[in-house]
Amino acid sequence: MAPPKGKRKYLGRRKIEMKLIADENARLITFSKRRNGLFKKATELSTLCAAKIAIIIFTQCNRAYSFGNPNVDYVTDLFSNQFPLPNPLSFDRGTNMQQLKERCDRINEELEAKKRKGKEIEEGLESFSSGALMEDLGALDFAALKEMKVKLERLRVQVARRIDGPELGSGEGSSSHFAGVRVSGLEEGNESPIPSDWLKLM
Amino acid sequence: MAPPKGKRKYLGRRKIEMKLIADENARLITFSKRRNGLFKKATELSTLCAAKIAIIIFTQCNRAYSFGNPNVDYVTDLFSNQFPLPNPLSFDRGTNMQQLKERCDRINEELEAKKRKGKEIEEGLESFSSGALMEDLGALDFAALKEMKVKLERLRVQVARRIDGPELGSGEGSSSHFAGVRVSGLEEGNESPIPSDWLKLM
DNA sequence: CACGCTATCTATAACCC
DNA sequence: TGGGTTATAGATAGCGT
Repeated sequence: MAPPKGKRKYLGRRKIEMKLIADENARLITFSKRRNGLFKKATELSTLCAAKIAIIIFTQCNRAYSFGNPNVDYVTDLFSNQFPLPNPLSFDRGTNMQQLKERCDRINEELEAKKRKGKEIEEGLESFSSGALMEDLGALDFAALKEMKVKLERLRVQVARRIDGPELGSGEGSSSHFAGVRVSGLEEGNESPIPSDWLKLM
Repeated sequence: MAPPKGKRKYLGRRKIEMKLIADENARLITFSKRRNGLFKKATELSTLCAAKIAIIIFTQCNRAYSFGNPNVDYVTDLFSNQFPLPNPLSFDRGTNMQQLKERCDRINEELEAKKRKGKEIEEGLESFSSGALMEDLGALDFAALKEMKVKLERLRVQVARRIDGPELGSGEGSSSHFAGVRVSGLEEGNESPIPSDWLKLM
């Protein structure tokens, strides 16, 4: 019973305040652990109660993780049938959560496929212009919007330059993107350029 | 201190097998408890790590539950009200709930019908990290760029409208909707047509 | 079902590798 | 980041109200 009081190699779990973890590194670790914990809980819940669960998580720097039981496509396919997405580049306003998820899935698949060709940027833009961002606009707060405004201004210039100006070597390069199964990329780290934001549930 | 050993009024938590709970009643109770637990975990995770989380749960009995950080119905209406949300802070909510409910029901039906298939899947939509977009648009082809140009133009207008445009109601009013990193999860019982944070359909 | 109560079981914060 | 370890905070099964 009496723990060897002389030397506790570890302090054991300690209570923490429920607020944003300031330390970047600690936050990263906590995120990773808790994310796994959350997914585990979801797994258990679905097992114990035969429930279908889907979870999507967007980190600060817009990295996304998701969990799906039985499987994301499952719910996703259903939706694509009911609300077909004609073109990833066409703006579709009737979007809802599942649809967005589906879109994400699709984009991911494309990413997977194209990754080999080393053209992740294009995919990124695809998702960018697929409407998700535009639709989520409403979820951004004022500050975020302002920041975004600046970013867009810049992006717009770049795009315009690309269209009107001469061809620029692209380069592209490392694609630290996911593998398909469990997402791994690091977490947080930088403030996200665009606070991106929320999806919709129903 | 010494608990009356003779008769423990309660047995305390006991380990349970990780499989479908046979007893329907017990299963229902467990579902309710664990669902709350899951949502709480999600709330904590989003708070601690500034993550946006969305969870959807379809129960066996055709019920859908969801959790969303920054707020669910806000985005819900955002979508339903068509893309450009006139006034994100004073939109009339509840309008589309019936529709959403129906949609949800339909999905549930099909889910039931097509149920089982399973396995979990994780998707990494890192493509959403628009940060990379800024880097190089080099790999884009003309068509994509042009299309994007249009999209950006639209987005830009939207952003501008949000910033300079009509003053949203009482300033930041219900900012709690997308204030910072989350919206209350558990506590907070609002009686708006639809619980703002937790949306329970049916 | 929600809420309360307990004794447990489980998730994890802090640290090490 | 991915794994372990320890000790503790937190979640919850089973039972009442």
